[in-house]
Amino acid sequence: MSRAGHQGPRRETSPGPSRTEGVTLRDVARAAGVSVATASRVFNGKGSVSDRTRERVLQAAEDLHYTVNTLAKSMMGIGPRLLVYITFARAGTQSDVIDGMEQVATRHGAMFTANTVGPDIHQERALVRMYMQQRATGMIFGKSGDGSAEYVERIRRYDEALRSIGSYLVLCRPEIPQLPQVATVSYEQTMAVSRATRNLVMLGHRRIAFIGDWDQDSAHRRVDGYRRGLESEGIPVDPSLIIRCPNITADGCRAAEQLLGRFVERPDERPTAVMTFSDDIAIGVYRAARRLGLRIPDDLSVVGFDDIPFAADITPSLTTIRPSFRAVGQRAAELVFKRPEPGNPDLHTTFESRFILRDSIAPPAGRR
Amino acid sequence: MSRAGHQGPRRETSPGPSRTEGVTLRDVARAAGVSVATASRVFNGKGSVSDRTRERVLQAAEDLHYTVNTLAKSMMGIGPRLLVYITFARAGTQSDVIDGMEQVATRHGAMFTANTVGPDIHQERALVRMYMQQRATGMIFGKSGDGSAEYVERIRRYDEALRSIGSYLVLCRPEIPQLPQVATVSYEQTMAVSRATRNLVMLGHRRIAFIGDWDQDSAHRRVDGYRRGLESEGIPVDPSLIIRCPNITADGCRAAEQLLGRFVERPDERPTAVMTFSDDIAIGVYRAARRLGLRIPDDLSVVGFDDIPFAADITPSLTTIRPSFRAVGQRAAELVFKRPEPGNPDLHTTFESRFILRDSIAPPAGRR
DNA sequence: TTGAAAGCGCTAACAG
DNA sequence: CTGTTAGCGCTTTCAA
Repeated sequence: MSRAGHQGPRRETSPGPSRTEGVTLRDVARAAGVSVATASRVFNGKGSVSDRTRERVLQAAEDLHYTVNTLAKSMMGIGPRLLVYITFARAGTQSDVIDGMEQVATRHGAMFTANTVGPDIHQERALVRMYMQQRATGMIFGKSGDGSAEYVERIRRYDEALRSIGSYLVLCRPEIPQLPQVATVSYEQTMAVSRATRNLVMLGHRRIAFIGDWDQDSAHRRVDGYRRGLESEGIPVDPSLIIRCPNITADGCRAAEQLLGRFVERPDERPTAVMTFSDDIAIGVYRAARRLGLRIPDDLSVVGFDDIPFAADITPSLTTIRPSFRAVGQRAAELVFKRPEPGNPDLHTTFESRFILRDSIAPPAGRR
Repeated sequence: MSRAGHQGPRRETSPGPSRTEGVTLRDVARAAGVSVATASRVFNGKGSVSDRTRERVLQAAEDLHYTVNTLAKSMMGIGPRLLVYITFARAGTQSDVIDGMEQVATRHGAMFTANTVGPDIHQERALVRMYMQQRATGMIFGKSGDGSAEYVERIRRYDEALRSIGSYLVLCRPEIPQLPQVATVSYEQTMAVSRATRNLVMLGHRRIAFIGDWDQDSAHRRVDGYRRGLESEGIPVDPSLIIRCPNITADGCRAAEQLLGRFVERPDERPTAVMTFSDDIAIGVYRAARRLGLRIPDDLSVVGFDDIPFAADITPSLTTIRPSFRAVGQRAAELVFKRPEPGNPDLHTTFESRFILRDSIAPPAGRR
C-alpha cells in the first residue's frame, strides 16, 4: 500500500501535506475497484480500457461528484494554459481589446484574465510575479509606458524573467527600438492624426489646437501626428496651442476653457479647430464650447480619437479616429500562442486606424 | 539518490513526467549546498535557518532567477486563491462591478478573473467546469437569469458542485426564493423605478411609457416598479405603452420610433414621458425623438437607468437611476472570502439605488 | 539548525 | 487491458 514501513521505525503521523478537500482520482479508483492509472486512462482517453471497466469508473466518478484537479496536471505541464493581460483599465477602449483577447484564448482552450493596475510600479511587479509563479503561458501588457530608460529596463527584466520560466511577453504598443526581441502589437496613431489634421487644414482651418498632450508614449505619437500634419501643409506649429492635460473629460473641459478663454478679447485669433487626444477629451471640449457659447462645428471644429460608442450619439456627432482595438487584442493573444522568434516579421504589427467623418467638423466661419 | 534500484530490474527511462522548464527549488538547494527542505524554510519563513545558510540560499535563488511554482503549493491547498466572475459583458455598468471585485480580491491577496459568456449554456458550463478544475476559491455570477425553473435548477447544480470541492457561489441578483442558501448581492430596482415613475406623475404626466421590457429578471423588476409607481398614484397601466426590446441603443431607438409613430394622427394622446430599462435605451429614445422632431424634455420626458458616464454629457443631460455597482462587486467578492452560512443575514444584500435628477424631465407641455 | 522521506493528485513508462 | 511505480515541485514531520 504505502511505501512507509519498508524499513526504519514507524512514525505516528506521516510527513507531507494532508489530503485536500474534495474527491480525488484515488477515491474514484477505489470505489470502482481499479487502480488510479486505469481511472486516469478513462478520463484522458489514452491507453485502452475495457468497456466494463470504463463504465464502472465513470459511474463511480458520477456518484462521488468527482472533478479532476487540473492543478496537478498543470504541474506536469499538461494543464490548461493561462493568458494574462495587465492593463490600466477595463472600461472604454480597453474593453474591445480585452474581448479580442478572450476570444482567442477561448479558441485555444486557454484561461484568460485581465487585471488592472494603477501607476504604482510595486503593484505591477507584484502582479507579474504572482502570475509568473502561476506559470502563466504568456503575459500581455496594455500600458504603453512613457518610453523612459527606466521603463525600457523594466520591460527588459519582465521579458527576461518570463522567458526563463518558458513564458512569453507581448506589448500592446509600438516596437521598442532597444528591445526588438519583445513582441508588440499596436495601432496607427501618428499617421492617423496627421491625416485628420491635414483634413482640417484643407477645410480651411489655419489655427488648429491640440488638447491632451501628456507624459505618455501615445500622447507623444498623436501630438507628433498633429505637428506633421500641420507642417506638411506648410502651417507653422504654435506651441501655445498644444495643451497638456490628463485623459479625462473634466480636465479636457478645463483645458479647453482656458485655451479658448485666452481669446475673448481677440476672437479673430481664436483657434477654429481642435484636435484632441481622445473622444473623452473631445467631449470635454464640447462641454467647454457650450459654456462659452461656441457652436460646434460652426465656431469650432472638433476631432476625437478612439470612436467610443457614444461618439455617434452626442450632438453634433463626433468626427474621430477609430483604431482596430479588437484586432490588437486578438493579435496580441495569438502571439502568445505562436511565440514568433526574433527576426520573424510577425513580431511587430501595426494595425491601421480609420478616419470616421461625422458632424463635428466644418470649414471655419470665414470660409463659408 | 533516487529510490529506483532498491530492488527489481533497472529501467532505461523512468516513469512519470519529465522535469518542466525552469529553475526549481531543488536546483536552488543544490546550488546552495543544502536540502530542499532547508531551502523551502528560507522562502516560507517557517522553521529556523541559520543566517549563513539563509544567505547562501537567497544568493543561489538570485543567481538562478528562481521563481517559486505556486501550482505546486496550490496542490497542497496553500497557494493563492482564485476568485472568478462570470458575466455577460465587461463594458458599461459591469466595469464598475468588476473593479469592485478586483479591489477586494487584491486586498485579500487573491487572483481574480472576469470572464464573459454569451447566452450559450454549454459555454457557461464549460467555464464553470474549467474553474472548478482549477479549484477556484469562489465563483460569482453576474447574469441575473430569467428566473425559469431551468435556471434555478442550473444554479442549484452549480452551487452543489462548487460546495463539493470546497468552493463557494455568489450571485449578483436578488435572492432566489427556492435557493435561500445561495448568497446573493443586488441593487434596488423595483423600488427605484417606482419612485422615479411617481415623480413623473407628480410632475403632471399621465401617459407614461416603458421601453425595454425583456425576458430577464431585471427587466421584470423594473417594469414591475413602473407598474407599481403608476398604480400607487392611481393611474391605470396601459399595456400597449410597455414596449419590449433588447437592451441596445439601436433597438431602443426603433422601439421609441414605433411607439411615438403610433400617435402622429392624435398627438394629444402621445405619451409625454418614457421610463426606460437603461441609459442605453434612453439614448435610443433621444435619437428617435430627434428624428421625429420632438424636443426633450419639452415634448417628452425621459428617465434612464444605470447612470453611465455619458448620461451627464448628452444634451439634455439624462435623469436616471444610479445603482451602487461598485458596492455590489465589492460585497460579492467579500462574500466569497467570508462564506456566510445559511441563516446568516449577510447572505443576501440589496444596495440602494439613487435617483439622479438632471435635465431630461419636465412637466408635460400642457401643464406649464 | 538541518536532512530524509512521505505525500499533495495526477500521468506515463513499463511489465505483466 | 491493467497494475505498479516513479516523478512533477513543493511542504512538513520527525529524527538527528
